Amino acid sequence: MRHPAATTTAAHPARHAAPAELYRAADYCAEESVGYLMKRIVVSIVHQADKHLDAHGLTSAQWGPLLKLRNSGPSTVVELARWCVVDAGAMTRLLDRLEKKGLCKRVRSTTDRRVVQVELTPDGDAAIAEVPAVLADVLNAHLAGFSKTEWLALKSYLRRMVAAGDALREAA
Amino acid sequence: MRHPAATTTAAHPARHAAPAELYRAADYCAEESVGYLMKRIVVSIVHQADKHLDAHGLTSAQWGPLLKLRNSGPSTVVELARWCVVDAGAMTRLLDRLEKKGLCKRVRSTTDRRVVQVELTPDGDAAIAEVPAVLADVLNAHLAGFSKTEWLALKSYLRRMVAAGDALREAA
DNA sequence: TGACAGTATTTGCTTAGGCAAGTATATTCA
DNA sequence: TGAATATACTTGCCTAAGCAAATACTGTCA
Repeated sequence: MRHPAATTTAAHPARHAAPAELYRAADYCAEESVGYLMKRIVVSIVHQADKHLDAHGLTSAQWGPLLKLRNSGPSTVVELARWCVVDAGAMTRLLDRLEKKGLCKRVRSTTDRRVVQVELTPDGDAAIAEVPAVLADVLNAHLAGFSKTEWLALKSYLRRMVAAGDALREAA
Repeated sequence: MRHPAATTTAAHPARHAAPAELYRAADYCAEESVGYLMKRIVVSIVHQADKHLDAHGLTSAQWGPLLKLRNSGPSTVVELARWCVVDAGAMTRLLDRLEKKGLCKRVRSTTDRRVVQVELTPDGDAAIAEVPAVLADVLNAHLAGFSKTEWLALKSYLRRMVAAGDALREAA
């Protein structure tokens, strides 16, 4: 990782772009780090969304899987974990809490008895109903002053970084 | 929050830009959300950094305050918490763990006996030494293919979003 | 001075995440 | 078939975060 460019040789042509040379150890400054800036933004977004949603009894971790279930229908534990970018063990316990609240239920698959299909209950559907509106508002507030063009450019940059991160994990 | 534009009236002129209208509840899709994309990126960066740093016995949460101490010198618990974007209580316990490992130490201030100055120990300084290089590499890897111009544009967007988030919190 | 508000830190309680090990089931292939 | 392998999920153990209450100290103002 310290010298990843060295892995791009004639024998092993890069399937992906070479790492950038934008940051250097010597003058590293966290305030200039896109990671640090993004962390601040994500925390701010989650915090604002939480503030408007805890009246509904949902925590920041909990509306993730519910939203996925609402948008894509029943899903497995692994799918939910991957989508929420968390560990499968964490998702199991998160679902325990949601099931205890009666917001979702687990149904053991009959075709593959290893898998558990998770689905929304009517209460879960009601609990998640307001979330998209709150998230839209919170995101719009954080994008105050952004033109549509800037927003599209930003999303494009972010998608490239997501892809670069995925490529790193695949390479391992 | 649902209708924040309504707060910008002649009587209360906006001190900050009005929220954007880029997301709407009806067609909200997480994959298009800059928040969701950023979360994926942050998790990926932290995960990669962790992978290269756990040989040094540091967890992702732990190099945060150490880095701040290294770059800015001794600091208080509140300053470290704010900089790391975490709760003060969480920072107290994080410092407990770091102190137990001998990487930092607390010194009660003599001028204001409420505050605790946290400083790096020689072991802490050694532990943090490699971190900037690893972070620079991980960030560069996630920015594969980015030109310097694109990088600057991205940072500019992110800083505007950080400012918008700060403005939201101040307004509360 | 003395009440009072404000700040710094800590602690208790809860939710939550990562990792590794364990269990149950499915698939592959000799 | 049957052993090896892979996958889905769960559980145990630890670190970690948020929030609210408690404690200790500082500064202000009547």
